[in-house]
Formats: sequence, C-alpha cells, structure tokens
Amino acid sequence: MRHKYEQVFHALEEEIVKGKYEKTRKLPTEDELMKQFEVSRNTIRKAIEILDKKGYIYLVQGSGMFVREFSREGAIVVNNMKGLSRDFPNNTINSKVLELKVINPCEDIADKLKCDINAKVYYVRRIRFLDGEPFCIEVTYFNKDIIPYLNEEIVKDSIYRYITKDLKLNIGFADKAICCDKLNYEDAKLLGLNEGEPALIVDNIVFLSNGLIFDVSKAIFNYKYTKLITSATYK
Amino acid sequence: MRHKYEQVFHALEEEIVKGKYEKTRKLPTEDELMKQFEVSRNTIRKAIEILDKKGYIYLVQGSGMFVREFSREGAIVVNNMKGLSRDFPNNTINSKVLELKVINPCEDIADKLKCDINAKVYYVRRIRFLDGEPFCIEVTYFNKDIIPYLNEEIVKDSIYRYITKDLKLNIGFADKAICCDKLNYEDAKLLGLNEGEPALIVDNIVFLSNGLIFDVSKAIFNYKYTKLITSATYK
DNA sequence: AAGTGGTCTAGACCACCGT
DNA sequence: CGGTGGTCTAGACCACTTC
Repeated sequence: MRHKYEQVFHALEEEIVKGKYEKTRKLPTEDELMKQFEVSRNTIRKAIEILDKKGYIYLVQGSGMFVREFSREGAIVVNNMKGLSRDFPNNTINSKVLELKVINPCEDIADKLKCDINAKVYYVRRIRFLDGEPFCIEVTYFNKDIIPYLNEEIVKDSIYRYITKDLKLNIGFADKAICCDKLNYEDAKLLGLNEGEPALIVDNIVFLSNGLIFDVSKAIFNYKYTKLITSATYK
Repeated sequence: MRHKYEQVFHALEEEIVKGKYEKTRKLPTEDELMKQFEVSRNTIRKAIEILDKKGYIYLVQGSGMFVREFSREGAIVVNNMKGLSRDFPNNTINSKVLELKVINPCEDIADKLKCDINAKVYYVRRIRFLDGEPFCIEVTYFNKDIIPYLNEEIVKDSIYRYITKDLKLNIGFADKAICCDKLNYEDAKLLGLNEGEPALIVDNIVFLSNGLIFDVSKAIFNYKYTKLITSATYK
C-alpha cells in the first residue's frame, strides 16, 4: 500500500466489491479519478490496469470503464497465489500433514527445481479440507538451500506466511499446468472417492522474485468441489 | 502492429523465440532498448510489460530482465484466445460439424448470454481432431442478434476469423471456468474413450470489446492429450 | 557508488464512441 | 462534435542489486 497506484487500486476495488457501481456499472472517468485522488493520469491508469487484469472491469475506448459481473463464489482464481483462504472466505479450511521429511529429489523433481540430484529438499504431503470435506491433496518439494527449515507446525499452518514474513523471501511468480487424470487407489481413498474417478490436477513451479525456484508442487483436487476460474483477452 | 510498443514487443518476442538470449538469458537494459528502437522509456516498458504478462520474461528490480524457460510444447495457453492452431503449430487440426441450428436458448444459456429466452441463438456442436485423434468436443451458443448468419462452411473453418474479418466485430475478453467430470456415453464415444472416464471441461463466456456477450461455449477435452498452462503472480 | 528497474508527473496528440 | 480512453514523450526521483 505504499505506492499511490496501489492506494487508488485498493480504494476502487473496495468500492466495486461493496457494490458502489452496481446500478450504472460505470466507473468515473480518468479525469474525475485524477481529481478525486489528486494523482497524475498515468497513476490512475496503472491502478485501472490492475483492476482490468484482475477481471474487475473492462475498458471501452471512447466510452468508459465498466464493472464486470463475474461470480468468484466457490471458485479458485487460478492466477492468484494468495491461497485457498482467499478463494473461500466463507468456508473453513483445514490441513492435515501426511508426510514431512528431507529427501534427495528424484531426477524429475531435481530437474524442475533446477537443483542437483544430491541436494536436499523438503518433501511435504498434505490433505486439505473444505468445511470438513476432503478437498485437495498437495505434494510439495522445497529447495532446502532456500527454505532451510520446516516443521509440522509451520506446514500445518500457512507455509507462505512463514516464507514471506519469517524468512523474508519475496515470492514472484509461478508456472501452472492443469490437467486431469484418473485417481489411484490411495489418493481416491483420501479424497473419499473411488479409484479411477476423475481428478483435477494442477502442477506448479514457484519462483522467487529474483527468478530462483524454491517450490515444485502438485495439487490433486476433488473434482466434485473444484472449479478454477481465469480470464482471457483477445489482444 | 501499428503502435510502436507493439513493434518493440514483436521484435523482442521474435528474438526470444529464436533463442537470441539463450546463453545469457538477460535482455538489454531499458536504456539500451530505448536507443535501439528510438522510442521513449514508457514505450519500452509497455512492450516489456506484455512480454512479462505473456510469461516470456521476468523482471528483477535493480538487476535486469531475464528470459524464462517455459515449455509451451503440446500445451494450451489458457489465457490466449487465438485458437488451437496457435497452441499446436506443428500439428494438424481438423474439425467436424456435428450439429448446427437456430434454437431458443434454455434458461441457463439465456442467462449466461444475457439474452431473452425467446431470442434466437445459433447452436453449434463440433468435434476437433489433433493429428487425426479426437481431441475436443465443443458446444457453442452464439447470440443471433450479434452473429446474424452462420453456415457449415464458416463453422467448419475458423469462426473467429469470420467474426473479426467479415463481420468486423471486435472480440474483447472471456471468462473461463475449468473443471473436470466423468464422460457420458455419447461424448466418450466421440472421443474414443469409455463412459465414466475423466474429461477436462472448459466453460467460456466470450465478450466483444464493448462488453456485449456473443458466445457461450463448453469444450470437453480428451484428458489424455490435454494440458492447460498459465502463469500466476504473487503481487 | 554505479547500474538498473519502479514510481510519478505534466503535457501532447490520436482513435473511438455516442449524440 | 464533445467526451473518453489509448499512445507517446521527456524528465525527475526512488528502491533494489551488484560490486
């Protein structure tokens, strides 16, 4: 929140979420926003750009800026990295740690983590519950050179909070691959489903803001409760 | 290509794709690019921003701009709307039209298309083949007020080319929802799979750049060949 | 301290939408 | 035509990385 464009973005986001523009669906013009926030046009446009990128609004040249109605209810915003609690603010999310240990990575993981096959990595396997229902199995490998210490307490809670707040690392971006497959016996049992039923799978490679890879993970979602949303632009 | 930032973007994109920065992985500095292209810093930054958004590069403040290695091979870039031929430039893509007719929309579709239940819509059902293998079943509803005429010739070819080039409509953006489910008997048969096997499903609501909805569609992918990719940012 | 990207400003002109 | 967003410039200063 320390930059002007962030302040403008957050102010407008809040107004939109609270329904201020529900009737007209039209935002004030750039000119009006410049006067209202007492910043330059580029600063307004930077805030607007974020609102657009996040799918809150769309822009029509020569006409104006309009609020999109786009229900995020019960869906996971796939381009976010803020965690499930952001996507399900009205639901209870629990985690149970199934495994936590330091291992040598297999070839595939070493390749993805861009680390040596003799390096040490944390292996974490968790299951997450949405309002008590088994929702997702998450298998994560952390590069131990970057994340030197983990315990069950941290892993059960929010790993990302630990990484950003305690280790003071800056998370940057992630590559995601989405596919689907048949559940194996073990995963099916954990999710309360049957072997061979569908699973929505998201593979992640997560980078620090300096480009180092610190985390490779696979999330296996219960297909009955999972909807991922995103938006695309033609240009 | 009529804007300077587009020219800069395309030039840099081509250089990256052709592997010019493969060794160092570092792009020239903004200052160097300004001199090279003889444009202002903001224009360079606009081009850079697009490269970043598309996942070609990542930016490190105080350090530089670096090429990401991110294999798009055999994957569908989910935030693109350029069609499968962009995602599979080295494969043959065919379509077969299964159904094409004008109907009244059911309540659900009318709601999504934001049209009246008594309005007319085109209903199109196609199957698409990747190198001869059944790859995807696509069911699309077009608002006939916006797309007044369609025939099998157009639908078999590229609908979007017709819409943009012939009808001169501007496609803007799309909301996408990704989920997975069990195949029903009929879809399974078309895809060469068995009933109950997994299917990756993408629901789309497509908007013109003025915000009007012209197309609601559902794509049912053969899970054996389908990987969707995207990237996420933490900020 | 030097290099490099990030934020911010002020102002000009263009392109498109609606009346 | 006036209103509104889109592109582009020139320049100042800040923040972070690297040495």
